[in-house]
Amino acid sequence: MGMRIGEMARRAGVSTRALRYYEQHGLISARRGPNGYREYDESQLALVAEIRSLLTAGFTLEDARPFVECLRSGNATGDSCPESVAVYRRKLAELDDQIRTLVARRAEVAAQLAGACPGCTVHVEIRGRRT
Amino acid sequence: MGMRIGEMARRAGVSTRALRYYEQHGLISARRGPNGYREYDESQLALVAEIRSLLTAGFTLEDARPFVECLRSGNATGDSCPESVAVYRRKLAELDDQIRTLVARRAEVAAQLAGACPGCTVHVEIRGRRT
DNA sequence: CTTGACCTTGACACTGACGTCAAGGATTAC
DNA sequence: GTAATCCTTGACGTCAGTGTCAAGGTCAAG
Repeated sequence: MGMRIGEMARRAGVSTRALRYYEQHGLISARRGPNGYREYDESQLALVAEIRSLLTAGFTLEDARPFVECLRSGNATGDSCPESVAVYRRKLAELDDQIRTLVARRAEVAAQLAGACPGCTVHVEIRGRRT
Repeated sequence: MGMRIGEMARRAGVSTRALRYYEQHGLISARRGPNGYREYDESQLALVAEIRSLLTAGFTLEDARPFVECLRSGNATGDSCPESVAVYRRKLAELDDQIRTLVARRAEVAAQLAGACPGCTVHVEIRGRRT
């Protein structure tokens, strides 16, 4: 019932380095065997899965913390807690900000390009709209 | 006709550190006085202005290089050279990529939020379209 | 007994554009 | 003369999440 870090890493699809890093930042934990080796159980696997899912979705490790704590406190999903939902909302606002910034920046660059290279008309497709 | 780094920095609106950094990376240059002090003339001021403009627009220092060289070779604007235009195009493609990524990510986060918090409908305004 | 696979902690490398401090020389103002 | 300000180079810190190496302990198979 206890796996060591190598197996955990394989099963979770992450590096052992990543697991130690998550632990160092208090997101996961592990018992220690008499030899000092980390021993993990299945529950930690779910936590790591949650972390990976969030990281690949653009969240930071800090963002992942409330989700992990939500899972640890017995909830079925990491986003069953208000703190997690708050992170969703904050992230959504951040994304909207970033998108607005990039869209504005794109317009500027396109304008510069048009000015520097008349005839270099640029077309782009964003959500079914031609620009 | 020659100003030192402090005055140059004030006039260009950048730090002396930034000027040394640009020089270190070969983007600007300066004569040296007998005491070892850098001495700048007006032409360098234009280069720094170009660099700042590009950096604040989201370009990297490397991106700025062709623009600076374009100016140095006597052109009225930094984007009068094909290399600069190529950078514009590449940047445009990068921005489109990033925007697409962020928009997709936003949709995922919004979906998660909707699932985790029914009734938390989120509205956003992107270019006159309500979502 | 030895090889080899696994584990441990610690610590440097990376990316970019600087900020900031250190230690020292030059210049200017009074 | 001396304090204040300016200049020089060099080098570490920042942010994030690892990759990677170092130096060593542990353990099962042969």
